[in-house]
Amino acid sequence: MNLEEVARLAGVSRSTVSRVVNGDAKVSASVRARVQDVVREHGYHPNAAARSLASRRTRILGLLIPRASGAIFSDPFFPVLIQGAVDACNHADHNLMLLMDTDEEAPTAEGSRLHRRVLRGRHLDGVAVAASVVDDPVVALLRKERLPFVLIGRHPDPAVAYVDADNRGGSRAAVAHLVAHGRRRIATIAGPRTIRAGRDRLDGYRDALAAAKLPSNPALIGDGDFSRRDAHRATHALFGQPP
Amino acid sequence: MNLEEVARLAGVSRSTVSRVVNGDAKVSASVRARVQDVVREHGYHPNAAARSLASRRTRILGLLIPRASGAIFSDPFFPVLIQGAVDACNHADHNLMLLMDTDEEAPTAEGSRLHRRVLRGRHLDGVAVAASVVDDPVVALLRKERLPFVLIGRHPDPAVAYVDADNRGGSRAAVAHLVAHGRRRIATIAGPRTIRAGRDRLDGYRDALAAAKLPSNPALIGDGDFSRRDAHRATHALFGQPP
DNA sequence: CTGTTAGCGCGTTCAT
DNA sequence: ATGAACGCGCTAACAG
Repeated sequence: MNLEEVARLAGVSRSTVSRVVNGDAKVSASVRARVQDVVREHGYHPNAAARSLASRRTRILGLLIPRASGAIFSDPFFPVLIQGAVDACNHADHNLMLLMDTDEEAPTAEGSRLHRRVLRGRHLDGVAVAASVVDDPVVALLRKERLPFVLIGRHPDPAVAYVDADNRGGSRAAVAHLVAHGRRRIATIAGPRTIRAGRDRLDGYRDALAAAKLPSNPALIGDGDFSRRDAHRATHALFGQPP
Repeated sequence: MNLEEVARLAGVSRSTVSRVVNGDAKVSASVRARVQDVVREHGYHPNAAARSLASRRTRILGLLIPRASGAIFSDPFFPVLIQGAVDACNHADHNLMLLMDTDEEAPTAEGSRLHRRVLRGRHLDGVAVAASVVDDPVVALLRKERLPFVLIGRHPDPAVAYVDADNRGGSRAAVAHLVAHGRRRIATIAGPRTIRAGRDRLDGYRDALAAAKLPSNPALIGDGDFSRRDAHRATHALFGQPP
């Protein structure tokens, strides 16, 4: 069942059916109704590939998760991220393609599968990149392919679009809240300094302490890697501190 | 840059280029080399949509995760599942589309987005279904669409393909191992009986006890829901038992 | 082994 | 408002 058949059954041209299917306004009510009946009755649905070929859009968005962040298994952030991406795609009537490099190959190399098949094949309308590493080379690649993209997590280059939580501000607000409640000995468990979010939150913590004229005690800064395990360990260590 | 251009530059026909690109053996070595040079030099890569339209294959596989299993966030199984699916797709030079229903709509209804756009649009070559619920109605849907699919987790109907761990056998082997080491008082923390895996593993436990002629003591069977929390609680409860 | 010829199913001018 | 005609880029018979 394709456009052609629907057109025949409805006694109109393919163009008209296409217009109805795509919600084009320039179709008389009667014709529209007739076409819609046929569509419904025969369960017609446009073929995605043909549509993509003609329209030059795939209605597929990519979510690129660097394998490097092997944290996919431990960090509870990823399931949430994935779920959110899928939801957003659903709402926009798009589909989500999950892109992760497989260990063996350099993910950003010119010849990588990702690069070859997905990016060059124009398989995607755009891609969101869960950039773990600052200055990920994938950025250059995406630019060269002229594929619209957005980074998840701040990026130094002001020209690249990104979305991120306000890590520093949030951290600062949390600590300020404790200060406002009279606390004066406030600890934090900081993430790796190699990761932006880790640095930013620690900065926010320090911001708030400084604003409250509280001393910054290194002994009150625990270390973690965003995992439960580390958080657990660091918490115990902190509580083991002398008061 | 498309087949046509490559053909022109290499002084051959489109078909020949297509053959080279698709690894068809019936091309002379010299011509093949010439074509490959042009391809590499100009960074040609076949357009996915056009290819799909002509070949009637998308090289996209779906991974359907029912939202119902809200466990996506807590159950560490899902990240592993997703990762595994992506890896398998990568190896087979396919891509993975992630399918999850969004809360608001009945996932299996005829008019659901999933059904309309993805299944009927022939967007996928096949789909793997992380079936949580026994007798998921999505099975009927997939059958009707004649879309190849495989369930992740056992299914009652022998006609549907599924992959699963050998829960019963694995459990039996684990317990038998303890028995072989002289243990005679063996406990288990069983999953929900409503879930196949839970029942199967408990059955395996009982199998092994029976085979060893050991009594089955209900007090040694803890309850859990596959979560860390429950496992922790149940373990404490078991250790609290009188010896 | 290579080229020619048809489509694949749809979007999109351009006339009417 | 509707239809005719063309093109999207590629695969797949079919000849030769």
